[in-house]
Amino acid sequence: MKKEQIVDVLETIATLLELQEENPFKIRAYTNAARSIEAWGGNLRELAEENRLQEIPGVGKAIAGKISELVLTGESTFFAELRSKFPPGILELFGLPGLGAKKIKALYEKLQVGSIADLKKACEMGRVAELPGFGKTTQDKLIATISNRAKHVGSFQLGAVAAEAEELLDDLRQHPGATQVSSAGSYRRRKEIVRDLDFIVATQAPEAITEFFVGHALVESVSARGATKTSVRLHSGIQADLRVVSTAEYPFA
DNA sequence: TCGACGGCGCATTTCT
DNA sequence: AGAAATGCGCC
DNA sequence: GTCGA
Repeated sequence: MKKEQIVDVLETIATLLELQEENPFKIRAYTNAARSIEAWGGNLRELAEENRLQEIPGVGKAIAGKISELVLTGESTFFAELRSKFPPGILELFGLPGLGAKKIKALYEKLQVGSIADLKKACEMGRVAELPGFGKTTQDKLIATISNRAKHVGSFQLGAVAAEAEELLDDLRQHPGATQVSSAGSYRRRKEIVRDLDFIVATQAPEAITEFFVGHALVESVSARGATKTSVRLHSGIQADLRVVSTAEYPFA
């Protein structure tokens, strides 16, 4: 697993620990470690193999162990278990202004709110205003925020997805079965806001390319898989479409 | 092995 | 009205 | 959880 992803896992761990009201210093320890690793130029895998992860400031025995597990296996038992205690969508809630760990915990425990969609429903039913610490003002504001936010759902700033797009492009080009690889759509046109990524690959081995694509490290989930077009969701949340065409018809795609 | 790890002020909202 | 809680930004 | 005394 790559450095950025590991940093992301550590940050997520910190967030989830907040939700279960862990020792604030422990929470900060994870945040610190994440920041520290981010700033670390070196190669994590090397460091892990030599058992020298603790040379990174803020990384001690416990976190070093989790990092090696992540580097080696791509998973962390601890993280998986922690994550399983909460619905996946609960992290979305931290993006809403005015909501922090305490409030989110209350929403989750008393109203089983586990996502922004859940929260919207709860607000519309007037349940949120019933909770201690919440009121009508808050409830209305949340509805407004969520509605406003919906306008931008599914769109991303170019800079936010460029790295993923380029990495995917590079890796596709590197695949022996791909004769031509290019991007299309709004990303190719470098529009400031992109809704999804489009890739076109010319190949004599469509099946292999598709397989490679859906199995790529950046891919979060596969939403549709067909002979000529495949759609996936990347870790950043953006949708990416892959079109595979025969080498002969590539110029027209 | 054991204590420290940042703290304060402001804004908003709710509680009493 | 004043106190308290929560979230947030700043030094 | 990590660091330093």
